[in-house]
Amino acid sequence: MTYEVALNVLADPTRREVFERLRGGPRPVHAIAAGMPVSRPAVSQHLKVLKDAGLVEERSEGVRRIYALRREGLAELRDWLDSFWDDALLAFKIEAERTHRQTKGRIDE
Amino acid sequence: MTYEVALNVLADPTRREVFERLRGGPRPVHAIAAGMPVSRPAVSQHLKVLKDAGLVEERSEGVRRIYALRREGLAELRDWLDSFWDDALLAFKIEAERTHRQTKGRIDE
DNA sequence: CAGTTTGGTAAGTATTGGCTTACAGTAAGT
DNA sequence: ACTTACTGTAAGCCAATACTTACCAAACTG
Repeated sequence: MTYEVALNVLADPTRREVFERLRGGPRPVHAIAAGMPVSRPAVSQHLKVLKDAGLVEERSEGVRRIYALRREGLAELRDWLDSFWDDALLAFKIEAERTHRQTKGRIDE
Repeated sequence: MTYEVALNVLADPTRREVFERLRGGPRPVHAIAAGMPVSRPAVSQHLKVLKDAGLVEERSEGVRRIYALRREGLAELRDWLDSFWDDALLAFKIEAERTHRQTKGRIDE
């Protein structure tokens, strides 16, 4: 259900960069934004989107907002990808059975 | 490198739908487009994008273009996702070592 | 308390990209 | 040969969205 959200959210390059910068551990916004080609508010907006998608979590520490990776947010996307490999076998089985019975079963149209 | 492309390509809902419709096996364009909320040319355009991304392959059969899933196209994206779980362990190790040495090592700023 | 750091939000802009209609081309059927 | 089925491409339109600047609020610092 939400793998669609994760896909959409991670499709953006700079948002993905924000996400990747959290690999090394939790960081405050200004640290994430440092050295990025976009403004700090832009990073803030991306973090909001990432958070809403469950890909990131936030805690306050004084005036700082510390953002951290939420790997569970990637789980559904991962499962979705895996499902393609699963039904590769399934499709093969069905196809095999179909071919065995007759040569008429048109998949077309 | 191309996981970025896959991410971007699969982010679109209708394009993802096109992709999913190929799960059941190879199909001609008109079969894929049948019952979709968008026009047939739209589907054609999506198929082109999917093909360029290596997520789909095409063969001609008379006047028909038969499109089929290319699961290998998902491999890099899968690996990228996996890498997050890998370095979860790595980060934990580093964090553990850091904490052991001192309590000063600020990750901030 | 004044000034600085940190960061979220608003408003407005501009680019990206997905959609449609129209057209062209190729193969199959009659 | 004429028609029909199938599909890709072009041109143009429109909506989504990523970015900017400006602003405001809250918490440290001196």
